[in-house]
Amino acid sequence: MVQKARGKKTSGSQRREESLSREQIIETSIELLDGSGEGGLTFRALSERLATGPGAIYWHIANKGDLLTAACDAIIARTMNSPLASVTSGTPPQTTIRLLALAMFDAIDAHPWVGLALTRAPGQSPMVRIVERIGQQIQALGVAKKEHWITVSALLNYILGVAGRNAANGQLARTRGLDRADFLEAVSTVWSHLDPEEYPFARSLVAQMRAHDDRKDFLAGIDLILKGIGSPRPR
Amino acid sequence: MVQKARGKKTSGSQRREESLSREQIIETSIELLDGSGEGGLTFRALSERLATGPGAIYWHIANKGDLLTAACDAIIARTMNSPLASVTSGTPPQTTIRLLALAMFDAIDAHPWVGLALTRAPGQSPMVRIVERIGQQIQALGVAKKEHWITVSALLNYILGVAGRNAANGQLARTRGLDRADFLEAVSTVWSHLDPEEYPFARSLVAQMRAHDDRKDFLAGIDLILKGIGSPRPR
DNA sequence: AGTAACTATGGAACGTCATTCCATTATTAT
DNA sequence: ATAATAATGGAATGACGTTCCATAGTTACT
Repeated sequence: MVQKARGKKTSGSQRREESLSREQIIETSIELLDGSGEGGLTFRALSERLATGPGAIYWHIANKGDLLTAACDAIIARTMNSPLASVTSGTPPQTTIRLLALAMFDAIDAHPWVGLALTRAPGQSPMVRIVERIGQQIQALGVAKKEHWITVSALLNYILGVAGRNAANGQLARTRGLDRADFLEAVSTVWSHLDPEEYPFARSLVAQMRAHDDRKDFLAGIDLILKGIGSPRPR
Repeated sequence: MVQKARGKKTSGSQRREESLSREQIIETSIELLDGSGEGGLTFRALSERLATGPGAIYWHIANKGDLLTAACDAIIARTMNSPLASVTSGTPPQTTIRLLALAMFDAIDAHPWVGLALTRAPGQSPMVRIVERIGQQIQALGVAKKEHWITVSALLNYILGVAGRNAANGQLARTRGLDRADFLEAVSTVWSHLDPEEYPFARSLVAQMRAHDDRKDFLAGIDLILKGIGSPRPR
């Protein structure tokens, strides 16, 4: 993102030296989203950072949804490619699925807005990437063809659920200026004051909620589903 | 003297006969959301339907997020209570969980915006209701206390994932003026034209995607997780 | 009955946002 | 050279959430 200023004749209007590109816009959008959350991506902020006007951006991008999906796709593309480095032909599919899932978790943790973006772009490019990578492993597991769809869907829905929840937590914590521990403590306190008659279970969960590890629990859920997949026969 | 012409009233005021109430506002919000999707809930539309101004609404409600959460909570409260009618003391927990899950699916299907609202209000009232109902059944299943949190989380994340996806599908279909079948057909077509080298699995999934039944597949995922919970030991 | 304090209302105004429009400039093709 | 096209940037538009405030009904107290 080097912007060199070559002294050309400029009077009246200062047109940029190096032209905008879709990639540059997407990269800057990611910076904004990472820096200020889902609310940080505005055409104003984007215009300012890119030293241009909104009109110029619209020449390269259809609308804000398109932009968000593109930013999300950039993250997912990196995420779905990187963990495969350590995978050899001898790696069991379960292990690869765990690797992919953890890579997704870490990506969402680093870029919470991806959770939001994923649910806004059903059936689009980011989703296809995830389906493909996970699906190949489902296939390698020897799952019957007939059950490919529901198996991938189950894993995908679970992952998207976590993604959405993380995005929401991050967003809420940000708006209230809390870090993760403060936020967890706040929710725990509210839950521990629930009516014991009506919400005995929720109350009993507070201790575990205070102590839990998001990443570990995420993997535990994946394992639960994998175990379900591996079990001999349904019903 | 300079006087701002602001809030000046000149004629006899037409004050409403029956006063506003929080419940009335929430009920009207649900109507708007059901009728026009997540974008349909605006303070302007709400003001108009209630024959009042935005200021009056803000007397009863903190902000739009509060309103959305409250509307969501109203739906979830009904949803979590109704299916328990057919449950007796002899009903196996798995059956009850299936009932609850299906009730959630149907609620989300009828009010797609609930999916969005749920992820925006982590740890709040709607979520507590769901956790409590499902958790009690987890307990009845005899799951070890230590694993209560991750077990409930897994089911919850899966359900939220489906909720979010349905919300997104409904939203997208609405903005493009498509019904479910058209939307599915559109996505299928795009997927069937993917690069065979790069996306063999996604392509192979198209037939199942075209024919699938959301509700059935949702339940299949629940069963997968239940099977995982019931399995003797991890790995 | 009179009045002060509080509750509630409705509409105008404010600032921000995504998006559109358009005059203008660089680049390419003829 | 000239016409056509690609690209730019800023001004204008309209919708939104929210705030502000004059006012009207209601209650509590003398």
